[in-house]
This record gives sequence, C-alpha cells and structure tokens, in this order.
Amino acid sequence: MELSDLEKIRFEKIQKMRSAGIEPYPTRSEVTQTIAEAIKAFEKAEAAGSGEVISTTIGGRLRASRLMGKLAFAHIEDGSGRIQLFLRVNELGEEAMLRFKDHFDLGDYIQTSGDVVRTRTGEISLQVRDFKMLAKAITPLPAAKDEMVDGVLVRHATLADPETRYRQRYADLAVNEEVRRVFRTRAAIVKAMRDFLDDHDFIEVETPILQPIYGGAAAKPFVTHHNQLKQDLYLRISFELYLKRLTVGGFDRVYEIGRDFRNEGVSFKHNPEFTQLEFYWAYADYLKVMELTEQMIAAVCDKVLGTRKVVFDGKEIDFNPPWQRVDLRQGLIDACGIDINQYPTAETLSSAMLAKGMKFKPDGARGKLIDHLLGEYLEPSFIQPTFLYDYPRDISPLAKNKPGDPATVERFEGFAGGMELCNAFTELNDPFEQEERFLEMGREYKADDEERHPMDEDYLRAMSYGMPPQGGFGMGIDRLCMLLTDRRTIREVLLFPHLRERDEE
RNA sequence: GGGCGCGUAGCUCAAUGGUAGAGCAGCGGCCUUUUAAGCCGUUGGUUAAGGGUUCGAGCCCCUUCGCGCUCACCA
Repeated sequence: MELSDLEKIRFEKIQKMRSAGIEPYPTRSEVTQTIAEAIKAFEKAEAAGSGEVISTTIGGRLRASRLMGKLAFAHIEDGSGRIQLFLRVNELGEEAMLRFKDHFDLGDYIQTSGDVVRTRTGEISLQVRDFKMLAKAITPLPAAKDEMVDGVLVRHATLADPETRYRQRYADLAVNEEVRRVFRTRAAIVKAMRDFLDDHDFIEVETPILQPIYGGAAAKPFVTHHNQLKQDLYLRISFELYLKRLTVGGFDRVYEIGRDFRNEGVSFKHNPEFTQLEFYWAYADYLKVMELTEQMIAAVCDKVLGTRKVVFDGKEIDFNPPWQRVDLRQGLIDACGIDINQYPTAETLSSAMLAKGMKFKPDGARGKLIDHLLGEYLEPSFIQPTFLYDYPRDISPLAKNKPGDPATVERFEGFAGGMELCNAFTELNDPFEQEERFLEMGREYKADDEERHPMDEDYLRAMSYGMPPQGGFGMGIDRLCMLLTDRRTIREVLLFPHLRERDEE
C-alpha cells in the first residue's frame, strides 16, 4: 500500500499507539447503544424531570473535532445519527486529553463512555469519561469539514466529483449524508413493493440468471461459459419465460425482484445490470394489471414518502390513481400525424416517416419504427404517470392479440417523468400462436439482429401443458427510485454503477 | 460510436502564454462550554498521462486515458 504524506502521518500514529500498548484495531467494542438511542434516553429523562443521569457507551466515526487545550469538542456519527463529544481535562486528566489529541483523526472509528448532558449552548453532548480507538482510518475522508450548527448540517467542502463518488462509493456514503438517504429510500421502496405483492397473495421466487436461451425482452445479452459443461450461457435479459413456466406449474401469482443484464449502451437511464420487478397474475389481463400498478405505486409512495406527489427534475408528479391512458395509435396521430394503421408494412411506414422529414435508422421491422416514433414523440411528454396501450404485434411476441384486431396486442407501457417505467401485457398462452410468433421474429428481424427473440422450444412445451390466462408486468426498479428520490441519473440510485475500467498503476 | 465540455494540493476551487495560489483538512502553537469554520503560524504540486509549438505552456496544438453533457443506440 503506497501511502501519501497525510497517510504516513496517520501510519506513524498507529506505530506510536502500538508502542504505547494501545491496539488501533481492537477485536471487540463495548458499545451498548446507538447514538440515537442515547439521545432519546436523555430526552426522555429530561422531559420527565427526574434528574436521572444517562450514562452510555457509544461508538461512531469521528467527524469533527475542535481542540482547545484543556477543553475539546468533537462530533461522532454512527448509522443512527451524530452527537457532540465534550471533553474536559479535569474530567479526563492531562494524559487522556493528550492521548485524544495525539491518536485520533477525523474518520477514525472510536467508542466513548460518559454521561449525556446539555452544554451551555444547549446542544446534547456526551461528557466523555473514557474513550477507545476502534479502527484507525489511514486515508483522510474526502470532506474538509462537516458539522452540525443549530441542528443543520453545514458542509464546507465535500466530495463532489461524480467519478470519485461512484468509484469510491464507500467514501461518498461516508461523507455525504443525502447519498445515504437515497439508498435507505431505495431499500424502503423495494420493501414496500414486496409487502404490497405479498399482501396480494403473490409469492416471491428466484429463477435462473444463467440461461441457455435468453428471452422475454428485445435486448443483446451477455454471454458466459460453463467450463465443465462446455456450455455457453447467457445472463438473463428478463425473467419472463421462467416466471410464466411457473404459472403452468400452478403458481397463480408469482413475482421476482432481481437483476437483469443487457449488453447495450449506458446512459442516464441505462446501466448494463439493473433491477427489475416482474409479476404474473393468472386470470387477470392487462386492464387489471394497470389498476394493480396504480395501486402498487400509490402504496409505495404512501409508505415510503407519505405522499403521492413527488418532485422530479423540478416538476411535480402526482401518482394518485387513475393514471392518464393514451391509445398508442391515437397518441401517435395526435403527436406526429402518422396513423400507423394506414401503414401495415415497414416499407410503407418508413416512407411516411421520410415524407415527414423524420430522421431515423431504416429497419426491416415495422415495430421498431413505431417504437422509434413513440420514443421520439410520446415518451418525453409523459411527465405525469401515463399508460400507453395497445401495441403493434410485431414488437410484442409474447403478448396476446386484441380481440378483433390481428395487428394489435393487449400491451401497455407505463411512463412518468418522461421515462419508461414499466411494461405489461395480457400474456399469450396459445402454444401454436406462440410458435408462429417466434418464427415471425425470425423472418422480420435481420438474421444478425441480436435483439431478435430466439425460439425457445422448452417454453413452448411448458405452454402446451396449459398456461392459465394471465396479466404480466415488468418494472425497472432503478427508474422508480430515480423518480421517488429526484435523481436525474440512474447512477445516483445504483450503489456501484458500472464505469469504464481505469488503469490505476 | 459522433459532437461539445472538463481533469490544478487529501477535499472544494482560483491563476492575460511570464514566480502555480486560496479556504478547509494536515502539522506546530494559544485557549476550561466551543459551534462565524475558536485564534495565530506553517507544510503540502510530475497542473490526468505522453508528445509538440514557444525565449517561456496549467493556459496554444496533437495523441492517449477517465469523467460529464448531448446525439446515436436502447421494449
């Protein structure tokens, strides 16, 4: 480990401590309470007016210190909060005061015992009787100074460079309280979603991440290899085909929350791996799924934020049901003047688009053109929660036809904040039709199009045993977290977002 | 992948082509209820890396690396 000048000074302190018989990384701590518990106990005793003395041993990271000779103030912080330490030489003795000054640096984990008191300025503090190093920090935290003033966090300079923040998330979290808050909120969102689905009699399952045939979405997969089996495997791009196999097995309501992997471009809303929720609900259809979606998001908002109105990117988004509903065909007519029903082939549609002067990549698949249109003309305008419904059949090989309309399937996507949030449909459960759809994909997509949905014989076999009619649903959890924590890039809601590898010598 | 921008001390940031600086952190000193960041002093640099132009480059040019924004891509 190469040490900087600042780190060498701290390393010398370690040697100084060891030669004084003090272990800088002791095996055990004697902490009995969190900081929040100690403060709460004190406030309770104070309110009761009993004069009860609250003695405690707490631990935490040293975040600020102001040494003033015979008197010192410091702040320590643990996962529950932060408290001021108050040290006086006539309480501790000269030797201990000197030890505190000589051994401790900002960032060190320490434990300290004493009575909780209020100082003359009214701040709840621990009057320190004893202290001990728990873990010496060698590298200084990338925050110059950080303290509580009148209950408000004052930051004089802190880690702000996004690259360092993402590459060294541990330092970012250690120093930036609001970053910790984002990830606590994220955890609460996932828990609220689980609670909602559990309460609605869904059971949570886990399906393979390593798959011999990928599917369930249109995306390029990552490929890996099993050495002993001499078999190439794909990292899943969705859970769909496995979850629907489970409905064949009789699990009428299943869901999975987990990681998907897509070998595509990264952007403010795309990471190579991302967290997805999918559920499948037998005897339901896409209309019922829309309603459940509205209820679920509202329930998550209630539980996590206490409000259904959130501010994202300066705009208020209201998640109160019902969401706005827009028919895809009509939406496109209104937004760009193209009626997709008048252009049944990729050729006719693309010439209509060219006639409008639109710029796009020509493609053999009509569905991809429509997808381009909705991404360009509809998605950015859906700030308020919106269901866009009734999609073209050829980009939805797993969705069931709309009765009486062979070119359209019962599918919707949910949008909010100008982003796609979820995707759902009435699931196709006719094995012959499903086989035909797979074959269609093979014909209409170019052979080298990696997003072409591959044929999955085992999935067809499962379906041939009888698959209940059902509604299915998938949602990007990361994007929901962006919306509910007002973060404009997915990297801010991923603990360790993917960054390009860097030579660090 | 294309375009634009950025990269200076541990952190946050300055510096017309002309001596690389400030605040905080660090180090030293003063100080028994501080909190305006207590007061005073002081150390610290391969200016992302490499090359070029120039008497002289943090600054201009080229290459590379990384990050950001944006376009393309993206169910």
